[in-house]
Amino acid sequence: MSEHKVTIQEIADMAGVSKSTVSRYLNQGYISEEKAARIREVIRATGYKANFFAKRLKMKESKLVGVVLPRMDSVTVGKLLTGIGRIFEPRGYQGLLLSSQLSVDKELANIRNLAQQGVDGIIVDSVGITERHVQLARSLDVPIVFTGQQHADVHWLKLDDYAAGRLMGAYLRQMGHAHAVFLGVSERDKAVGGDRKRGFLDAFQEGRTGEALVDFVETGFDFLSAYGCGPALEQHMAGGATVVVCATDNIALGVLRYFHELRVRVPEDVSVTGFGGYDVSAVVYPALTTVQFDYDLVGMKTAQYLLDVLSGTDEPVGELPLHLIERESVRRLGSDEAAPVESFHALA
Amino acid sequence: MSEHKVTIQEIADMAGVSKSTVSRYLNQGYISEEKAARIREVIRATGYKANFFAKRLKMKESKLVGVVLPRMDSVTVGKLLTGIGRIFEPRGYQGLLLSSQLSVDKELANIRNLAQQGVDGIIVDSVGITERHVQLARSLDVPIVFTGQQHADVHWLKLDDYAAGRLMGAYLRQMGHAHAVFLGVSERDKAVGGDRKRGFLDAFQEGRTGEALVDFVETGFDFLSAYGCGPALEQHMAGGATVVVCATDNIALGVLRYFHELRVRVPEDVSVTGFGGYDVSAVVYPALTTVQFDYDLVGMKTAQYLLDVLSGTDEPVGELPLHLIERESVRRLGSDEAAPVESFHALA
DNA sequence: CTGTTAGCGCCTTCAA
DNA sequence: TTGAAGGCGCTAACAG
Repeated sequence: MSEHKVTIQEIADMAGVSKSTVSRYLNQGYISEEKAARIREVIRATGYKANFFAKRLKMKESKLVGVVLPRMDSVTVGKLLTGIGRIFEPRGYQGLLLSSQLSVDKELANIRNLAQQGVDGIIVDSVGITERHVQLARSLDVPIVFTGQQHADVHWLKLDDYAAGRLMGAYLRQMGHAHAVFLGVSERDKAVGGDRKRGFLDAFQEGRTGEALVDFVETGFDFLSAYGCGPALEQHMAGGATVVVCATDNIALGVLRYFHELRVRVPEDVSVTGFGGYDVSAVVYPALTTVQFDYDLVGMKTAQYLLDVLSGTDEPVGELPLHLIERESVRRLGSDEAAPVESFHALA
Repeated sequence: MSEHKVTIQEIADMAGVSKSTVSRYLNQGYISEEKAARIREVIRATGYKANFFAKRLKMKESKLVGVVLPRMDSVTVGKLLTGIGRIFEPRGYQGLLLSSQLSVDKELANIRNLAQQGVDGIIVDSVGITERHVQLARSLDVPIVFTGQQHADVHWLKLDDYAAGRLMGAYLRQMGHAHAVFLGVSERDKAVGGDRKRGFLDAFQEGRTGEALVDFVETGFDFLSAYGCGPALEQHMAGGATVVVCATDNIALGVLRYFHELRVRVPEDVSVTGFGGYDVSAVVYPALTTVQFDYDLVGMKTAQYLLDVLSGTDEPVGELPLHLIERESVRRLGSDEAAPVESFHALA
């Protein structure tokens, strides 16, 4: 059971060489084929593995990267992690994961914690980058790449929420909608609450002869919260709104449920859209028209970015693609044969 | 930027004491308040943090636990992780996560890898515990706790899939159903494909005067695969099946979509059930009747179990609760006033 | 209570 | 090519 942890000294003795020779065998080279063979054999027999901590104490790099997440149980986080792993795993990096539970303080503490552990770099899927983040990043000597949110004074990489909003705004305008209600989240979430909404607003209003109306309703990220906004939504529909633009697919799902219970038909009576492109959004009915985010790719790009700053090649990364997925939840308005929908599959 | 990594020796010098004194200050105690104050001040000023690797090299425990997951992007895995973190975090443990991508070989490699990193223990959410797992666990000196699957020769802790199946079987029997089609997954997944089905079968057949029929259809775990089974399902419905018992909520969602497209009404024309109790299952329509699993709790219990074997108090853990959640997707059959549904909220 | 002395297991000059 | 020696930063006896 408790196999004595074999050390480099022991295998050196067994092979009749010095530990430096074994070390050389393990790392660079520079040894005779004869001794190499002996060492190889002993190592195989004993199942020797270099002590991780001793090694890291000597070497500068730990091959450990920290990943701090806003929460663990979210579809987007899962995809992000998959992408990150896809890059790190083949390069021998291991991930130390910490959850911030949606708390800025915890996020900061986690970063500090990770830095102390001696990780080579940190990826932070942030809930919001504050001045304290900037300070901390500056004071730490371990490189940090942020995603989810952005800030001029740190390394960051995220998909363009403003562009996503624009994509949806332009699409709905072309579908003949002129009065929308935007069911969004708090502006404190700069990316989802701010950029996404603003992008929608700008593109939805853009280039109209008449004026467009956009009402706002604020909700949380969960189904229940969105569902609870139902009555407010009805008010705005009575006021003439023809589409509910939800800040996330999850929010849209809550809205869909509310409408279903009230026998409000989607998209016949009102259109509904989301953002995110979760798998489940394609299987509900009506299937959700949404802007799809490739979180897997975001994870890969972010991880690659961190690797780049680690190796000094700190060059800007490319854009992240955004796709509008037309499904069943939006109705085309207006009797005239509206112009064909332009290609929304290009980046806005 | 590159703040020179300050060592314990340096702060010892600055405080005018020996490094052992500083070490003592950091760990046990045994120092005068005077020196303690001086050290405290120096540490605060320098922002000194003990080198993680040097410390771990000396100490026997690494305060690192490995977690190997079948995949990253799954709701259940997310919840499990949340639960695991809830136990480990307050105790100062950090989690090293690795994904097996549904591969047994990768799972084995990950365990080996983690053991080599010097983690104190490993949690494996397994895709299937083979003899090779048992061998490996035996040969490694780091304790391993498995979940998701079970095996007599290793530490394991999982929810009772057989009992969950029974819960559903008994419920549907009481609801007057006598002919079901079980839409399950491969038997190679002992827990979901085997136990869950067998439990259902046993309880569904149990204590009947007449005979019950259960047809089988095999699918994958994803929406699309389940959706693709639609035609087969129709066959069995034509043959008299009144309920489709899906092995997971996700599978049920795919089925619901299929039926919706074909204008088959649920539960009027056919009942549908799931297993899992995912959040989204409550918001779709009809809301899914399902057996709810508390993966968060599973994570907590598993983590606690690992901690227990780590500290030698290797005692058996309690049962994990299972709840049947009655929602909208099952119709009561039979004209007679069936006996009231017994309490399914107790453990089967 | 405190400083001195040994290593933990590994890598890396430095001579040989 | 190889071995000896030194040290990474820290903790844990051991004497004072």
